[in-house]
Amino acid sequence: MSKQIKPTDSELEILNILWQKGPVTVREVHEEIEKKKEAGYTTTLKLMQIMIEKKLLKRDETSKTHVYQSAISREQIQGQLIQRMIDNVFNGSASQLVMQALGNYQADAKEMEKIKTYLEEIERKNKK
Amino acid sequence: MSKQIKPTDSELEILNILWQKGPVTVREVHEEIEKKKEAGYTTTLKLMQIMIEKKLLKRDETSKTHVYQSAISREQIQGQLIQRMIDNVFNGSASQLVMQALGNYQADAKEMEKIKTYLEEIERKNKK
DNA sequence: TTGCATTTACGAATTAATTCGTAGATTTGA
DNA sequence: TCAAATCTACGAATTAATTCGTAAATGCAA
Repeated sequence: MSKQIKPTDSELEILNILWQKGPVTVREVHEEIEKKKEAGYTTTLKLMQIMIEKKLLKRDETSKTHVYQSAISREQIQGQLIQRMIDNVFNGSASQLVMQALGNYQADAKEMEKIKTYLEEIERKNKK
Repeated sequence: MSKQIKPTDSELEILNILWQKGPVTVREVHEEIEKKKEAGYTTTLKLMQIMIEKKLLKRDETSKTHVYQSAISREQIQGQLIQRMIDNVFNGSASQLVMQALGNYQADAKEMEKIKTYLEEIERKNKK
């Protein structure tokens, strides 16, 4: 495996904003965070600075007001977290994770439809 | 929501052992952990004592050598962690999580088979 | 019995995450 | 221009997780 990335919940919150908005300033990230909870501006700043050190983020320092973006893709983190979860609480069984997820969400017909379509797609590919 | 449980990785390691072995002593848990990594006995003990405080574990103190077991089910933790993950990195979409998981594991034919069977089961139930 | 081994409880050191205040640089606008 | 506002950097306090040493109690075996 390449590098093991393990963002904290606070870091994930920031990554989500950056994935959604693209390159933005600390100010913009901070205002987004404040919609959900109390937070000091320098707290957000510090978090993002540490994330730079950890290589979770990149930034453009051309202007005084730096512009930040994620250094990793959402899919990369999703894959890693799913893998860790399968190892940690699903005894290494991916199907158990999928079944647990399906069990929790089969109420949602639209979600189920998407999954079924996707499964059929895989089916078709495998037959070729 | 009832209580928000968030075991650390160390705690999850212990929970896994207890889920697998049932009620056991610190010694037994510790020996299991040592198969995977260096660890001091009192470190394991302390972790388990703290998990008692957090209500993650229960213990029988009848004999001097206490016997521990998990206070929560594997399924309960699985459900909570999946939920948190969907909220944190899947934009609230369960189907995205399932698809990502399927994408990573469709190589494994046996796992895929289990999932397909399970999906068909849900199908059948939903039609009734 | 008596001493060795095991177990628990406890406290302290270490490390990492989180939070925020302050200082200094820079920009802005009245 | 120059004062207020904004931004970065930095350090320090706080909190939680992790690790382990030591002491006291208990059990066991010769």
